[in-house]
Amino acid sequence: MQRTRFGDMACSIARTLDVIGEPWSPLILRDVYVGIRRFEQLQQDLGISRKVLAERLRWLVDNGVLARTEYSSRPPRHEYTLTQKGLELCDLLMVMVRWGDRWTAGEAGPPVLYRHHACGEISHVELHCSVCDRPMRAGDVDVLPGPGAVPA
Amino acid sequence: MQRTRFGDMACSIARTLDVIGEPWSPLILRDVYVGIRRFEQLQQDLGISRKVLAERLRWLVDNGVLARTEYSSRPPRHEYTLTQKGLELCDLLMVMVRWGDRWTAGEAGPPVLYRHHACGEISHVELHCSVCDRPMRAGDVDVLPGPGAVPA
DNA sequence: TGCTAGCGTTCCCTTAAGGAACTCACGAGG
DNA sequence: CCTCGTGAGTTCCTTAAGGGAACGCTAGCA
Repeated sequence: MQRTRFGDMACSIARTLDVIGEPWSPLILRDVYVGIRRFEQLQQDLGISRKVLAERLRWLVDNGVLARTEYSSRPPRHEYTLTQKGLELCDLLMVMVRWGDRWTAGEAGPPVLYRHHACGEISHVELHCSVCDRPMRAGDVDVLPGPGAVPA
Repeated sequence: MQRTRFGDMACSIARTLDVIGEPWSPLILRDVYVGIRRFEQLQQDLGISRKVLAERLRWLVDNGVLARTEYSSRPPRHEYTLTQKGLELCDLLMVMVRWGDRWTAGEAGPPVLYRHHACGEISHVELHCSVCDRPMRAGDVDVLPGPGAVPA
């Protein structure tokens, strides 16, 4: 398919997509996040082709999102766990869940709920400003060129 | 490629991916968000194939993320704008930017900056709990089955 | 010795992405 | 009137990626 490489673009969205933009990657991440860590389990839970699963896992490990660790040496068995980099990607999943819950969940309601450790309540994520702590959504900002922008 | 349909899964992540999970879709959304609204401009800015661009735009319009509006009737000319549903998807882009800035920007620094209207400062998004307002990251929650979950 | 589990790899088929060329409607210029 | 240019797609061909099934490998176990 000779797909265009997103990783070289001067855009953090494109570079993030380069890491988890392939089909299945976010769902693999979700599964590892909720504790499905082994190849066989992942394949069955997702219904993904084994070939593609192997490719994706290798890519995610190579990119430092997952770590492949041995949980038994004889016989050699491995499982996949989140790195810090991968755990922070799961923040992204929470925001996807929020949007999906609002716009695609329909009658049945959200498939999963989050209970916040700090307050013990069922809740969801909201976006706040790192400086003033007030809500900060896509409509609440100006977009300006940063130091890593390419000169026009 | 006979790709698996994500839209039917009982998972808000999968259902969100069904809408913007194809390659290019998030970048199209980004462009429309920053004011690139016309077919020709999008094609040039992204370097995307015209065929794929047409497909993606149709899909995004059909799914209510973008609206196709006529800005000139003779000759007929159209532009694409964000719906409310689409604007809320841009929240997701902001979180992607945050992760990409942290983990992929490197030496040069972030390609774009956000200035928050409310405080006027350059800042970035952080995830907070909708109930207690304190930070809420992927590691700060328990995941529980919700009403829309499929019975195991 | 054969069975089974866990993890992949190989092979083939179909479909989607890239790219260039083509279409169509319209306005402008000569 | 004829031609050119522009915006917005569409068509066609090539190539590569996803799906699925079968195969391989290692090792514990009966």
